[in-house]
Amino acid sequence: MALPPGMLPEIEPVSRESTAAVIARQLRDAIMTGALPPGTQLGETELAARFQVSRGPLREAMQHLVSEGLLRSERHRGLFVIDLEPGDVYDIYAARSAIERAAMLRALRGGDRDRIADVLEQTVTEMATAASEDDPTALSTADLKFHEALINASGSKRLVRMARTLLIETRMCLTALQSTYQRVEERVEEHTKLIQALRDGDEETALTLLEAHMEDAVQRLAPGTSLRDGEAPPVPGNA
Amino acid sequence: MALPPGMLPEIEPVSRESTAAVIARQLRDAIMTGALPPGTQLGETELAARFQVSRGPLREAMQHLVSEGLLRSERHRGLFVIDLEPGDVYDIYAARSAIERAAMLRALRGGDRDRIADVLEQTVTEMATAASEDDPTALSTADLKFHEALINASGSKRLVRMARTLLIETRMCLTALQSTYQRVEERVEEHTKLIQALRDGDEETALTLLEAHMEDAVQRLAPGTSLRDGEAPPVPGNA
DNA sequence: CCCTCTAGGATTGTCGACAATTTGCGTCCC
DNA sequence: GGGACGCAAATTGTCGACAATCCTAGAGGG
Repeated sequence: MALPPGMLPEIEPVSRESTAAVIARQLRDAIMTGALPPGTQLGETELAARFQVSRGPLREAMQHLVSEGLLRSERHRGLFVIDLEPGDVYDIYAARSAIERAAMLRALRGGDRDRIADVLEQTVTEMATAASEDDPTALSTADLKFHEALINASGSKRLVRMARTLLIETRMCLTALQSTYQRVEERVEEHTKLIQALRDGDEETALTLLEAHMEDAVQRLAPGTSLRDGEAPPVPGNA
Repeated sequence: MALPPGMLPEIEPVSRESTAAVIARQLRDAIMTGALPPGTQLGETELAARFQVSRGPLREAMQHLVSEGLLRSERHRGLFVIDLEPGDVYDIYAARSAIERAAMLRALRGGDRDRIADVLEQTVTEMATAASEDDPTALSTADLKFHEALINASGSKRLVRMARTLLIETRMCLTALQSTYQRVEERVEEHTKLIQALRDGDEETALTLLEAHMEDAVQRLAPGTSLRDGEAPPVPGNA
């Protein structure tokens, strides 16, 4: 009250994150980037030593990742990084398609289209920079940032929550399969067109482009599969 | 190998669930049914005593529920049951709409439409029974079972995972607002028509009906709100 | 030679106690 | 009387140790 608004704009509690949350985030990043390859067993004792914490908080972080679906727990056996089967690629992109479609709809109808488009354009700029520097990792990062921003822009707590895991899994797909995507210009172009459709408020175009974007990715990562079919044909893989 | 198939059909490890999972499920039910009203503070010590377990497993269960979004944790303050604001009702149904739309699409294109329709019809039968007995709780339970079955039928691990929390939150809405829904026959009828469209493979009708189903619910639970708009107008509520 | 049973090691699951932090209330000063 | 400071109780966060369970390797018997 004594402080005039605008001052000290971003002070926060010195430790705003719980220890478990910090650990979870670090593990998430490690899984995402492939530092912890799929199938790796994570020993509690070993990790606790590496993080210099007790097994209590570490276990909580693990449980968190398990419930997010990034780790699978076998009772009295251990925790393992999930390994993505071809069927999972299909499943991930089908789910992403659903989430991002909803996010796009809310962005389109939210009224702040231009502001959202500006934010998204910023990530496309990052993509273009990464592309010009021939840095595929940065390109993928910026790509995911675009989609993350789109979902954040929807203003839906639940879409954001559900998308978090999906985007990490997407990153896992990209790193695992080392997708030599399409031409980088094309990749940037797709996102640019998406923004334009959003700015114009052209729902049909925006949704169609988004769907095509997902369809492209699936066909590239899991050849022979299509989101337009109901099931993933090649392997049993999915439940 | 020594056992002929078909014998001992459903033996499982004596304790197939971890204690944390058991506790989590019990708390979930309690939250869902309103036994733990929104805003309630959950003391770890107290609950540990009630469940006759140490605080370790109990904390894990809590963390699980926090990551699911059913509990909110304030550091060094405690754990509280989330309270749903009007904006959340909108958010929940918007998210459900996205998930169930995707599930319906996969059910429609999966090839097993008739088998899925049969399963769904079973839940509608339960609804009809509950309706005839004038048991609104059982009716809501059967209603949610319908939607859960639909999502399970999609065969998507991720849709199932994401929907779990949404359905619980839906239940919270229904119990909190004690929605005196529409006429029960109408409520059953809506689901029946949905099944028929699925059976016929009529995508457009099925999706339209589903969307209308959600729209109805939102307008009933949060009057003045519509999924067709991008944002929830009445209160700030949502981020 | 193969199968079975047993002992060992290792890992997870659980517990009780200690430390850190927040909140509420009582007190003191102005 | 009003406000700020400080103390104390209660709650969460963290830790180390013990117990239960599972995989593996090896010996013994068929």
